[in-house]
Amino acid sequence: MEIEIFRKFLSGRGLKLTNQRVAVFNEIFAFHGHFEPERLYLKIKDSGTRASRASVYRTLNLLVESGLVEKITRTEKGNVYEHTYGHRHHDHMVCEVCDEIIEFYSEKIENLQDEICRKNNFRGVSHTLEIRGYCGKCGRQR
Amino acid sequence: MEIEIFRKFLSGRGLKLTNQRVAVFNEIFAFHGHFEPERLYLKIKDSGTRASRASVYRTLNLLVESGLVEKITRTEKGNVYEHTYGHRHHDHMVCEVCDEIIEFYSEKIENLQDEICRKNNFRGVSHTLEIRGYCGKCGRQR
DNA sequence: AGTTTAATTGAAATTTAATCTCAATTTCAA
DNA sequence: TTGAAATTGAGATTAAATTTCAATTAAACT
Repeated sequence: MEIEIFRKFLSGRGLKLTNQRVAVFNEIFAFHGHFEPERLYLKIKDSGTRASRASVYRTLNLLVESGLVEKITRTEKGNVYEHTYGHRHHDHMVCEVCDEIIEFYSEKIENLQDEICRKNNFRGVSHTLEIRGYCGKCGRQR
Repeated sequence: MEIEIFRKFLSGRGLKLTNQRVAVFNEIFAFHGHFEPERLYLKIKDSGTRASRASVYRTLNLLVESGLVEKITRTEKGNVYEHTYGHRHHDHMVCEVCDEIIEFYSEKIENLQDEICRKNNFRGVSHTLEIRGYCGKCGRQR
């Protein structure tokens, strides 16, 4: 169970697994996809559990540090996260017309990035590659 | 002159080329590299010109719309911009500790992206590739 | 050159995501 | 069960960016 990883991470730091942290964890892992902190907070609230915004934000940061959750991108409306446990990393193509998101993965691009990091004495931890343009359907209509 | 492009962009929209807009423009194009709105505001202030923060932010947005300036990344301390006129496209590595930005360009990665777009029947228009991690200096200190 | 009209400006207020404060509460190891 | 240390929540705070609106300014037109 993924929660065991979180529990270990916490105890390794002398931190405690509280009800609020469990609630945040469960809500994140019950869902598959991207989410924003505010929506997460509201979902937890709807589910009946009591967890303040402060706790949601604090737990989110812990989950990122533990590696179970990733900060995907920063938009003008705030950060976007997704849980990463058991999911292979991927990148996105976004259609500027219909907002369709196509996921893709390229081993070759990953390797080239590693190579570039090495060359620049940079330790890459994460990356975002987003290609914007027109999907097949929308491109045809122009 | 680049300012002519800006002037045309403005008049095409029924907007005016004011002293403040010229000041913002000049400060940005006098410099080569990345900048944050607040530092830009302070530099303009130091140069003796009078332009409020509001005007700096407003002009910055116009310059982005005109294509002369690009918003290259969002850090927790705010947005980072660079002027793009006459610069070849490149991507960025951002240090999560000190926010240092390293530019890089890879023909191979560009080509692989084109290939992936073709495979997915997607017409790519632009892309952002940002690698986040630790620069040489900050990586060593951990 | 002067007039007109709509755009622009600046100072301060506002917005919004995210963090911080601190007294009260909860966890968990002993 | 107890007690030290971590955690919580409500509200305050922070900081980047935007908005408001009365006063000012650019520039098109006489």
